[in-house]
Amino acid sequence: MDETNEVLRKAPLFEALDEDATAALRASVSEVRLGRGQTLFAEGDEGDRLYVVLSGKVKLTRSAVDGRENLLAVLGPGEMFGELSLFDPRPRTASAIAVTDTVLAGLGHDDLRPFIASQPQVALQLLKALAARLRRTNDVMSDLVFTDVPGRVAKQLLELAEKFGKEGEDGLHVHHDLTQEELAQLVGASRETVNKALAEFALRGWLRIEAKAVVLLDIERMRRRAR
Amino acid sequence: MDETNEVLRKAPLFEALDEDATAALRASVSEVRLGRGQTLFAEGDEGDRLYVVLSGKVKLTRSAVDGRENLLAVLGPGEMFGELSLFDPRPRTASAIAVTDTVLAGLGHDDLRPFIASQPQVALQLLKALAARLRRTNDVMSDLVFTDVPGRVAKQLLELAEKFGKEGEDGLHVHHDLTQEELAQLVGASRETVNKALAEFALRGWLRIEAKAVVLLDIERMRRRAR
DNA sequence: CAACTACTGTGACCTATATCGCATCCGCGT
DNA sequence: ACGCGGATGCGATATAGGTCACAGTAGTTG
Repeated sequence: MDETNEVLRKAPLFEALDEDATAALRASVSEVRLGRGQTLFAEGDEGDRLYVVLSGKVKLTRSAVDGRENLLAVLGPGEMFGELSLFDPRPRTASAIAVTDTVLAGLGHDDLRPFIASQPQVALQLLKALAARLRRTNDVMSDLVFTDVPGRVAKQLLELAEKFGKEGEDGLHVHHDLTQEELAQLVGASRETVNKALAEFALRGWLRIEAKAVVLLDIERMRRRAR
Repeated sequence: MDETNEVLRKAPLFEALDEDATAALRASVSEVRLGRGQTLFAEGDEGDRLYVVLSGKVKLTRSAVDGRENLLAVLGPGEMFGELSLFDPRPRTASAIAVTDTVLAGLGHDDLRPFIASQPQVALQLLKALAARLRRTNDVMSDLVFTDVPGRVAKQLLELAEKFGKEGEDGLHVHHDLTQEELAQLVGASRETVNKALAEFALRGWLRIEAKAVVLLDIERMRRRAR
């Protein structure tokens, strides 16, 4: 449980706090382990917990009536999700599914509320987090309107690179763990079109395609293509 | 300044508070008057105030490099905007422009911060507001991916109806004050396509088109078309 | 290691929507 | 009242990207 504390302490939600402040809360943390493809919660469920990713990756997805899906985000270690229903107590509007084997810390809303009330910095931290998310979501919206599919793919890869990129000999390795289908759902396009966009980028030498990963070779050009 | 207080008190931000709690804050409120088309602030400006609409309507817009625009929202009386930079202090990411003659209450961030710190309910209220907005924005994103233009137009009209609709003899009058160009930017489509969608709805008898307004005649069918 | 299943790659369509080009129309200012 | 500029209506055309169909490939499980 030591590693749990480690990641939790670094999570934006708590980074401003000292040991004492979080002690009570940490006592009520529950750990959840998921295998690839397992569902943590589904759209429509009652939501009474907030989660922080300790290790692994989780996708947040929404599905249309006809079964088509749409990824809102892919979250890695340190990132938080499931907090909306804490302030706006309605059923979950997205499902959370593990993209890789994943370990999560779950915090009950009932434990959190008094904690937030007693720690004004936490409320501010949360406001900051939500504000940043809102900005980002607005960006994504503008992209859906203004940017073509290859552009959105390029932009998305650069974003994934910021989160998951590891500098290597031959370029920036982005092991995103997503199938092309999932990547397509993330940029709001069809699997085929995304595949063709990737192939085009590879052909131009801007990246190399690997299993559930890409290696970015010419970030500058990718950036130019993205805007 | 009486009407100012009236609307402010009812704004979600303050509704939970009594006179005393807000007295200090109201002293630092400044009133802003704008004519149709006037810009309150522009993308890239430093943002240090939050606004509440007292009367009139304001649009929040973002523009792409090539000049194309995208409306994030149209805000009416009681609604708040410009709060993101309060928690995430970066330049404004959207412009605010009056859609009609408008009166706003402006609250400086420096006045707000201590107020929020001293009134935990306000922080909660803000969290709630941001959470709700995030949900809504996610909905819009899904619509951009899943729903065709006529569907988005129908949905948008129904949303505008909730906000601005007035029940009349012959149907639900929605005086949105937007040109078709603006409506198109709001749903992320071209002016022409939106025009044709409206014409189609009118032809079917689902609505009547008026100057900067529509009258909804068959809300049930509009609703079905929207999903 | 065989045989499934899931993922990837690519071409041939087809359709929704953007773009272009006008022809009104309507409200406003002089 | 007249004329002008922005707003609307609508058809013709172009195109990005969705859908379909299939083939190749790789990863997993018995």
